[in-house]
Amino acid sequence: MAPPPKMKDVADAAGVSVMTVSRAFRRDGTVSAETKAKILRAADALGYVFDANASTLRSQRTGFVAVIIPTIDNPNFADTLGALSAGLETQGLQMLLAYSNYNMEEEERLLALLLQRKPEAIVVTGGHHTARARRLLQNAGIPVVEVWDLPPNPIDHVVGFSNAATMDALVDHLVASGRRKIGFIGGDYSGDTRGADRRRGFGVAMERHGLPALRLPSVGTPPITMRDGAAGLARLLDTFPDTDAVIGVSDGAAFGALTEAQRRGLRVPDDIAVAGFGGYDISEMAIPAFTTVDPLPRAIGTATADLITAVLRADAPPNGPQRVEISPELRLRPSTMPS
Amino acid sequence: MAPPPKMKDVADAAGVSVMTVSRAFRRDGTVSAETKAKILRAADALGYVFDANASTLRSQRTGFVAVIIPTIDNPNFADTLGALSAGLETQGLQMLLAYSNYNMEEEERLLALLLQRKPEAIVVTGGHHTARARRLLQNAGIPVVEVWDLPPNPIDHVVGFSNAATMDALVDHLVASGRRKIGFIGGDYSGDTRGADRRRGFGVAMERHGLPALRLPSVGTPPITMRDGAAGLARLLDTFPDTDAVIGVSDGAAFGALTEAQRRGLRVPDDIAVAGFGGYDISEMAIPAFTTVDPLPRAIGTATADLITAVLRADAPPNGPQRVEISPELRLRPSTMPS
DNA sequence: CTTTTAATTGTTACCGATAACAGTCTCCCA
DNA sequence: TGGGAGACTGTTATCGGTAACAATTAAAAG
Repeated sequence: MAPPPKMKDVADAAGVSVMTVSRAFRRDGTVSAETKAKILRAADALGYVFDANASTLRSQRTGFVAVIIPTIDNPNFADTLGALSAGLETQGLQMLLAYSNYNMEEEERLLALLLQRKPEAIVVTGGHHTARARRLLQNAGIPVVEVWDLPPNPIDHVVGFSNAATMDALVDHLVASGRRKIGFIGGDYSGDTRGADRRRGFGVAMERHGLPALRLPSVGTPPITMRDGAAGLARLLDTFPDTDAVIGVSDGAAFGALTEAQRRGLRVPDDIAVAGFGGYDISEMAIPAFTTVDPLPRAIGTATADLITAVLRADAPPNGPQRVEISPELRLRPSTMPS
Repeated sequence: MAPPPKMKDVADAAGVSVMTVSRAFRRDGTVSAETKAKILRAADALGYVFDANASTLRSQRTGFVAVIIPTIDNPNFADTLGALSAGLETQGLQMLLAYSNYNMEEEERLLALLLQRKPEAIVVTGGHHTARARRLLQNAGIPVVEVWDLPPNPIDHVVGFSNAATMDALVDHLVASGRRKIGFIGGDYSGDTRGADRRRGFGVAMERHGLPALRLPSVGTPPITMRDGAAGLARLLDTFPDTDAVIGVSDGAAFGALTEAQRRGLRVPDDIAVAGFGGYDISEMAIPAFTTVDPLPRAIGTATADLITAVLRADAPPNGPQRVEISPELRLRPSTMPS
């Protein structure tokens, strides 16, 4: 097979210099329309494919944005990613994605690998990182965006919300509805700091109402499945049969708990109220539809893309680290409404 | 700020040549342990970050694998991606991901963009592509894997299953259970050829049993949501109140239909049987748990990663296009069982 | 008609690594 | 003790584009 054509071949075929071909491909307008058409025709005829890697080396612009998320197996992260990817795409930026599996050592390893690709910005989930990961991020010399959290000491930019605070409105609502014996079903938190923050926020909110936060079954390692949610409620009811409300760390867990309650013949919301977190489709479609906190994951993705776009602008970048706060929305549904 | 250190700086600091540093970073063993340690120490002290793009240009090995999927907003694709990414990662390959949104023109555009990064292999979803996309794939000179389908004229390698055939066992089961008036809830198929194949397979299977396949409400553009599934069943029952079974194009649609049936006071499975496709967690957790076809999306991802790994092996690549067939599993649940 | 300016194209050096090949040094054996 | 193999390190050219600047030509201004 003949080696694939390079820019030189296109230049020869079109009777111009390589530099002119280079310019024609960058549509910076400094090439006459006629010449450009001729070049593009020649390139097409040869089956030429522009080599972005070579371009990258000399121009020192890779067009990459590195993104590390815990898992794709979570509708919220998937939504954020979808919106982020779409937003970056319009700017000609390509996402480099990696999954940390809720493991901070893994995050550190992936970070080192991704930085070798010389991304122009990097997005990480949450504000907790290993010491070396923090150092790598700080020394990378590129914009860093921590998403899905509001870290007290952000590395650089932030787009997120307080996971702990989302529990405030939810607990207030349950208490106002007359619930007192409220449980929280979450997982083993070695890594899912956002889930841990929500549980902590739950405890704080309960304390504020003078209520004990003892009903905290732990149900395995994240990601927490629907089945984990069901098992969690089973465990909780075995220990505290008088539980009158339960919050799931995610809507998956909440749905599992909802069905477990129903399997046990409990009426929701009459015997037990159920609420979740995430705003998944299922929270609306379940019978009964259940109360949830929607963190607006698409808004996080869009805002992150916009922020990166703004920061990378050569002309007027915003000065200093930006902090974009997203306000999660409480969606009240029959599963927690007084009947 | 000082420019970031390059290999030359590390070489100077360690008192060796750049070539030796290059070798030390590739751990090909031809550098003495002592020298290597000295180099790695120097690199660490300088905060050196290996430049994979420069490496790429000279070695002509990018370590990229391009992947195009319709959407991430689908647990099945998410699972395939997770397994694929994990499998590639162990081989030092980095996934370049893009979403086509069920649009073939968009797929073509993304393909052209991704090829500029010179991936070493490319994974696309399904066997339907625009003419130019096919041409691009054929001329790319790299392994191509079409997944999630068994195209009649594959471009190169294939890892998938027959979407149409998945409906056979499902329809057989429903008919054997005494159902005759069976509906299929799907979407507008301009792009979701897998969903269209399943609907077609449904029609063929019905015909085989001498049954008409008229009950086919169409419910908007993919991805089909739970709400679409509910609306689909509503439409179906308004037109054909005697429908005694319904299949959702996905488990999301099926769950929506299941809840709509319950909202209307229909008993499942007594009044109407419900089945889906996808093997989502919810099919198992819903009340009643519903019958589904699990296409084993993780197996598709793993098999694809293994295939790419094998094909890229310099020593013993398999000869000719490979075809890996995954066998979806029918999971029978109470939603379709005779009561 | 000459000078200025803008538009367009070309020349040269270089981005930061690695392939290919050429040493140098050690060790071992006849 | 000579020479060959093996282990390790160095030199040179190069991957395929683009930045920076130079050159050419055409159009506009005086």
